[in-house]
Amino acid sequence: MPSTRNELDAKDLAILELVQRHGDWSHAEIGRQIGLSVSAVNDRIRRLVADKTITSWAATIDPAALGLHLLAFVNVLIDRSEAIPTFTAAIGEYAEIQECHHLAGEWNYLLKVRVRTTAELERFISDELKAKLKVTRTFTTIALDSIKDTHALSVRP
Amino acid sequence: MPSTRNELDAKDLAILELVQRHGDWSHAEIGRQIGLSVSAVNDRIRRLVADKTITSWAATIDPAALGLHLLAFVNVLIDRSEAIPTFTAAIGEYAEIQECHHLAGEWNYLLKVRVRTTAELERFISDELKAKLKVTRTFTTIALDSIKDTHALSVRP
DNA sequence: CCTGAAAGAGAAGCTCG
DNA sequence: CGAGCTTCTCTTTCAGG
Repeated sequence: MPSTRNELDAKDLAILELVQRHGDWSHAEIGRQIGLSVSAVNDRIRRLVADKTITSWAATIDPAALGLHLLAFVNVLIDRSEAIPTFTAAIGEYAEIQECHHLAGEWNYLLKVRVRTTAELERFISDELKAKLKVTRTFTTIALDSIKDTHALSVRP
Repeated sequence: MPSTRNELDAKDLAILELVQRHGDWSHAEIGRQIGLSVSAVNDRIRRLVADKTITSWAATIDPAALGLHLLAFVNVLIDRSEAIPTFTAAIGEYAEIQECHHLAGEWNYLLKVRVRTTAELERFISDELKAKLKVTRTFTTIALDSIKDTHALSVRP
């Protein structure tokens, strides 16, 4: 078995472009758009999933419908290096953390956090990040509005 | 038609929790997990979509499979207010921009950008953001690694 | 990559607890 | 309100060329 991933041809890219925006379209619909038979689309999608080029399928939910009206970006600094493994291991457990990226530069991590209220954000930062996870310092920025918020990637030849 | 959205009960939340992580599961499978019949699941999901509680379905693609090896967060400052409508209108056109949030604080916007190389990032910032979109100043941070990167939301009663 | 047949899932109807 | 059941339709899956 090849450890290198197969190259993606133009039709694979066209499929990826469609499914990342319309994960609910039938293979027939996709095939119609890009000029492929249903089973060809089926074969390709199956290969892309086996490849792990497609890693998952998901429904996108409106945060407001769940009362998650506050979006914040929290920069995190952790001074003591022994606190880092605990921190990275715990991130997955927090449903309010949508993203956690390890950064180059002044701060260690950038968190994208969704909560209901500022009180909840305050509690999350104080009790969870600082108290439990031994975060040294944080710098938080509130998002007023999201112009764009997708996971769709740039699909180009 | 009611403009107010219906309240979500515990089973709606359970469905949302499942479909935001497993958008490809059949209604039968979902029903099995939460103790509902296929048609009950069917009805509820349909209502959640009509509601716009579920806004879309999507396949998640591994950025590395598309050669998008560089993730950067670009803080944007726009001094001249007349440049803002052009900026916000153009954001949607750029496939390399995954997210654009309007911020409270020192910077106007935070962009989450995925490109192939640092050269591409440089070109994007200089030619697109600064030259075309009249961005005054930028501050860019590179992500070394993503501990977590999901759109799944905190689903709680 | 296609055709063609079989299995499976979703949608809509209904009746019954 | 949801379960259960039937029927129809569309989709997915799997031969085999």
